[in-house]
Amino acid sequence: MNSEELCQVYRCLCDKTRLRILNLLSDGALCVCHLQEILNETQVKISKHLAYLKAHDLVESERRANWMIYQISNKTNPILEKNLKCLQDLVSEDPTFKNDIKRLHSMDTSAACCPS
Amino acid sequence: MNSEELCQVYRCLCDKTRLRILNLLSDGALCVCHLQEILNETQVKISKHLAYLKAHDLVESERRANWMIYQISNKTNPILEKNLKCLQDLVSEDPTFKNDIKRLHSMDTSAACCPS
DNA sequence: CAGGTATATACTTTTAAAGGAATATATATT
DNA sequence: AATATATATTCCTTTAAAAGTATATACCTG
Repeated sequence: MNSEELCQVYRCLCDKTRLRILNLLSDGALCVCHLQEILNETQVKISKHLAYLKAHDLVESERRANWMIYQISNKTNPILEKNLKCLQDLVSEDPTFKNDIKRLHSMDTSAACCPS
Repeated sequence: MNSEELCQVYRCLCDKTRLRILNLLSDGALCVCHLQEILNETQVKISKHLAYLKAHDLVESERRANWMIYQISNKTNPILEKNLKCLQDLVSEDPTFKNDIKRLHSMDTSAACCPS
């Protein structure tokens, strides 16, 4: 990793919606519609932020029938990993992150799009 | 620290010039003219990035005669601290960071603006 | 293949911030 | 007071990216 790539990771991290997405994906893979529901944001907005994260290798996606399942990238990235850990530490402090996780855990995971 | 503040830290970190400045300041306090010399950038550019970092509490400044001495903020900020540590780990890998530190260490520190 | 659902892309407007040129401010020196 | 040095600020132009609207694509079901 060089300084340019490092900057790019921070550019990915400096948007609240993307941080919320990464926080949720840290808990496990999710489809777009579930992210959309938990964050209560439009489909376009979620989709575009996911595209941005994917374009810079922070997440990867996989199609399952109609749904696209997103997860944190498997490429090792120490900077990302450390900052995701920081995020986790903040969950108990920050109302938005905390509430997102709460909604995630109370969500019905029996839908076809849910990772088994 | 909440999610908004977290985003703001990342916004501070997502510019290469600011990362270079933070990398150098991690080694100790520096005046503007020395940063300018090491980074080989214009005075305005350095000055504006320092103002940005200061506005968001990542650095603090102190006047010494004609010079302004900047240093990493004393306010505890776990996110910043962890990422500055990441930066240090990258110094050996990244040519820009490495060279900046090299130039810093080879610099004449007998000038009036240099912290004693 | 027609229709529905989930997701992505294209186009547009708006906003934050980067960088340069010129100027202002603060301090020191004479 | 006049001048020099170091730094900050203002004004301007340009660029990246955020967000919305509309449309396209991919897959499934009948």
